[in-house]
Amino acid sequence: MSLKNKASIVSKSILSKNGISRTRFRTDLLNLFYTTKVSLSIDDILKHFHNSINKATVYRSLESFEKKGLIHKVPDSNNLKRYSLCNEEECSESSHNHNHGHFICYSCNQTFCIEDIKSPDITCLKGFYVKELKLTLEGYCRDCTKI
Amino acid sequence: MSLKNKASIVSKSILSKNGISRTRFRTDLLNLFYTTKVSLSIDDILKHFHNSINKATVYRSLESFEKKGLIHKVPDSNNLKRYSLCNEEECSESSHNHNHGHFICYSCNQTFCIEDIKSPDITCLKGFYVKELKLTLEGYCRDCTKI
DNA sequence: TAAAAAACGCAACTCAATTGCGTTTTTTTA
DNA sequence: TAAAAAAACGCAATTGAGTTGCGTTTTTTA
Repeated sequence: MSLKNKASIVSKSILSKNGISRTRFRTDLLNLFYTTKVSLSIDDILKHFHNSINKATVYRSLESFEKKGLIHKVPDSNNLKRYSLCNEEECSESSHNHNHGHFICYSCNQTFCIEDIKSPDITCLKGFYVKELKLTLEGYCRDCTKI
Repeated sequence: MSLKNKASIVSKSILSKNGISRTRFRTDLLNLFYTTKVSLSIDDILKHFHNSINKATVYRSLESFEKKGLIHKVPDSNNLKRYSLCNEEECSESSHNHNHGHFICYSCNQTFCIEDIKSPDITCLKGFYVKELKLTLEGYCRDCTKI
């Protein structure tokens, strides 16, 4: 059995486990996340499927994945939406933990999740109750600084 | 002379100093920033002027203020644009320094600039060249936790 | 104070994202 | 496993923040 088929079976079981209808497209889309391992924009996804899928369908699929804690939104440098796979240990339908940082590369426009970043010192915020922390770094990623 | 008139004269001289046309509206708008001292959304501004000003005019005025280093964009929790006065020591037409954090209150929807926050430890980003750092905290501000 | 430059209002436009609705596919259940 | 119920789909229209073109008005310059 090809690797692609194996990945497809994994995706199917994940969809079933999360109560998401196992349509051809949703299987392929989840598959795409598992195989590319990078964040995807709506355009990335539409292009990958050669514009054979309606964008409303894409948005609705992403929404259902997000609700189940499979993926999460990451920003790009223009504040457009991108999506990344969730860290399985941290996320589920009932609880998301995305207080990690994101690094956006000016050159390749890829968004990287920075998991092991330390929270900044927020002792100056006496009286403020911080519930969420969003950290975005922008610059040039490892690959793009090499060129 | 009333306080309001004094503030208006200050705003006028700031506009002149920065080569921005001293129209009635621009004077009043800069005044609004200096008197309210909080961040303003487009809607806040339109409402304050009872919708007597066209939104294109508002956007263009804000753009000119921003170019001169008088104000800067701050995010709200939905990533819509808000504007805040710049810290005079840090900003001018030639150089902006907005690598400070923002705190957005879920309750009053106000955005606070957090000037004295320490940069997080980004030693884990070996090989990444960080040019900009955006930090946004969300939760409940001092006033809203009291209620 | 006349000419040039900038700002203004209005309406049309852009573009990501969303929604309504009739049709098709998937899931449920009898 | 076939019919009923639920979910997903495609299409087209819509939303809403933000932008742009252009003719008119106001401000600045000389």
